[in-house]
Amino acid sequence: MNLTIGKLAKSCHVNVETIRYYQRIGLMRIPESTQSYRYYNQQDLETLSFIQKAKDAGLQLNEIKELLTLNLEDRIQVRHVIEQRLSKIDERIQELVGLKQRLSTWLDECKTTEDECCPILMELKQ
Amino acid sequence: MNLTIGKLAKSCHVNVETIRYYQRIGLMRIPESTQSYRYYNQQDLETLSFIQKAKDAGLQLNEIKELLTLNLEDRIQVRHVIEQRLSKIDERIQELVGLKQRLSTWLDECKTTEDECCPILMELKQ
DNA sequence: ATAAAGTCTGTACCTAGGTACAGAGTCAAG
DNA sequence: CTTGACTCTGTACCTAGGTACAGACTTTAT
Repeated sequence: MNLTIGKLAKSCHVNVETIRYYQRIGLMRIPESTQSYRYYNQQDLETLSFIQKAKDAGLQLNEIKELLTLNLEDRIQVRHVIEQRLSKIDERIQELVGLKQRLSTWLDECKTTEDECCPILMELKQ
Repeated sequence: MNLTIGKLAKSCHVNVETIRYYQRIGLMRIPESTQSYRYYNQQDLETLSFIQKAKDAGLQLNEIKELLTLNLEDRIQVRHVIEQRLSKIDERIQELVGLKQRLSTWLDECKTTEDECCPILMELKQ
């Protein structure tokens, strides 16, 4: 299987520039070319598809880069990467829930107050 | 009250460069100076403090910019800004919860499988 | 044989929210 | 009156994950 970068991109529904970007940051190899165009094989297609799936699961490119170096037996390390991401996600959810509560409280106050003045701006200006 | 930019920054525990940035994006005014240094007043201090509080509540700078143009009577508009932010936050929480579930499932599978091979990598490579 | 389409290289730009720094000028304390 | 601290202006840089484009070259289709 010999694909030019455009065909590879099309087959994974990504932009050509995205592949070049992945190459720049070391996420994908740059095939050496005897001719002037580069040709990509099955392995490259699988790598790109792996990246897409992992991104879709919320992993970041540096984490994906790490996963790409691991083998099927490296279960501890794989788990470690996922656990780290999971705890970052949890942290972020907690932050957002906190913000949500604060803003919801403000809105409630705004809906129930007798005051003419906006209690939200009052709070912010206090 | 006459503050130089450094004093203003210190009194709100922000970087001088941050104030200059807020000026660049039109969030804070640039006082006209007869002399060559600019001087800031109580109003500027209140604006900066408003920005800090609003940021702390999770609002974004463009939203804060809008709030700064509103008056205490403009309750509908204020509410609108907050509601928009709130729905963005909700959306993001939903996304993150989805990712969390996916990754958690993967981890669970990894912990319970009999297989030698990492089921997470298997999934990603499939 | 020629035109259209694709590729390569390098660089700039985008969001959001800043941070950093150089070079020139200014202000204030001793 | 000097020196150190501060300010001003302008520009570049940072993260993360790309996108865009110019100019030169190559390949493919007609």
